[in-house]
Amino acid sequence: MKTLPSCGEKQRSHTQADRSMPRRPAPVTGPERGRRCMAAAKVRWHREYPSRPHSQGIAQSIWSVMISRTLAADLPRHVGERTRIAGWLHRRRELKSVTFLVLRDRSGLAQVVLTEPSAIAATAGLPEETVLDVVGTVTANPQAPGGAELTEPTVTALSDPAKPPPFDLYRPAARATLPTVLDHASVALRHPKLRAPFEISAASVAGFRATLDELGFTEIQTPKIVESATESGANVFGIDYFGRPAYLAQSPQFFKQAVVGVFERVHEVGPVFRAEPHDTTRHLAQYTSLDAEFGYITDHRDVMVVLRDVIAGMVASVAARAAAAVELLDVTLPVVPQAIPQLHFAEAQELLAANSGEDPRGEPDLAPAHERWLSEWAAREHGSDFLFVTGYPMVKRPFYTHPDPARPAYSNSFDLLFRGLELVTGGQRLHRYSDYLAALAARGGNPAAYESYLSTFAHGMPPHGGFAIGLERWTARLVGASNIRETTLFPRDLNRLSP
RNA sequence: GGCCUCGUGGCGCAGUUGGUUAGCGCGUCGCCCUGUCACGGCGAAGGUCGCGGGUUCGAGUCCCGUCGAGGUCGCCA
Repeated sequence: MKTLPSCGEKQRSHTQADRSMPRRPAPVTGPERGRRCMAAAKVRWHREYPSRPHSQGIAQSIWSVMISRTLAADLPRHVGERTRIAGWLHRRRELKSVTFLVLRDRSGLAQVVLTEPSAIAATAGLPEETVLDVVGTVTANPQAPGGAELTEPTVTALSDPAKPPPFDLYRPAARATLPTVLDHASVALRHPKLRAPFEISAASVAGFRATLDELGFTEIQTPKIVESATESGANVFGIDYFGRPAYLAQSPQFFKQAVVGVFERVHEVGPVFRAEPHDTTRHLAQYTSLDAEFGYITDHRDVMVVLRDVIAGMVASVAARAAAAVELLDVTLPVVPQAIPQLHFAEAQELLAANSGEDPRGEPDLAPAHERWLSEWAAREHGSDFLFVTGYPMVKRPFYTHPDPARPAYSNSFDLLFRGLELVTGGQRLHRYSDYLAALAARGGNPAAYESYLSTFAHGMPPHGGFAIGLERWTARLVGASNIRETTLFPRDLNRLSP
């Protein structure tokens, strides 16, 4: 750590007057100079701040002060005003007689101009990523990025001088490999381009919720610690639950079905856990599942209609709420067709056999390469980034899957492919108690193990179905990320448990 | 888990058929530059090449093991 030149002795206590706004441009001398030096050096005045006595009987919480600051993006609307901004020192550019500080806050970047020699000296030692509070005059200037900048500033450090980040955060592109980014996630993700996918992710979730709320769905939260494995049974994380064996939930499937009997229509955004040893660019041990389940459907096609609207709502929300991130990443948002093209599983295999040079007929599932081919086919033939593949063979689907009444070897289920990747699985579920008993018997399952789940159906359930969207996969396909870890803040996978 | 590839200063890379003091860019530090905006210029520090073992007169450079990483396939969201 570096101490600023000429700093040291001139420190003083801080009063409300120091923080009052607006502040007149003040010559940076004497106590003021000392205060800046102190802030830039080892004294952490801000830690005293919450307990500072309020002058004039005005109760001013730290929150009201911090939140009252102007965001970088709003600076052009405050031209001529004395204004406070706060953020990370994104970049410092020192020229002979003028120094530019570029501050980064959650809204964007703002330029601060220092011309006073003493002010320049006072900030000279501030490393990038140091958190600063700047009060200055918003000045319109065509030379300034965004058309406005802060002049005659008073700069105060809110953090200790920051340790240099593992790579340059201010460059247009983040020049770091994925492992480096992941190892230093909390700092690395500050890079605007590394942060942007998560803004898109958040907007997607907002769109998911908004669309389903509009359709009368109730948002639910279900346990992530469960007594028995949900799906295939294997690949679950076992935990010690007060001395009893338990598992991390692989899916909210059983619970969301159960409460269809309560609310008719439910959705949930939550984590799911898969202990599958799949070390790929599209698998995580924990990911976020966007689930929906609802009753009184005719069959899986009703589910597909709702899913189509949900996807469209997510895209619209991204466009509306994450426009800056979309632009920064140069994302091409997909057009969601009113009717997403669909292929039956058997048709898909015929199509592949006839055109792709491979013959997957007879296989119970589609390989990733087949999914990519089919996605390209949908884009080519139908101009769609999306493709429904319906009617997957029952043998490859979980026991609660509803068969196609006309072709019982096939199911009333579907996958939604998005830009070559399996994004959603959904379908109609069994809803009759007797069908569950039969399905379990046919698969050699033990009804006793599913007693509480099955009892729901014994008490009367409507025909129902639902789907689950993999959030990180969705975002990855949207932003063109080649690895799902690029759209996961702190990924958990076969090898990574930290940070 | 199978297969392929990689592991060189904080970051991103180069290191020819194994051979004297391991290079480059960025960053860092110092000096210089009236307005930059991936600013620019000059200089300096910082690595013994993931780890262990082996081959060799000599290994970052070949072999074995090990740990870590990336890709790919199976499978999945």
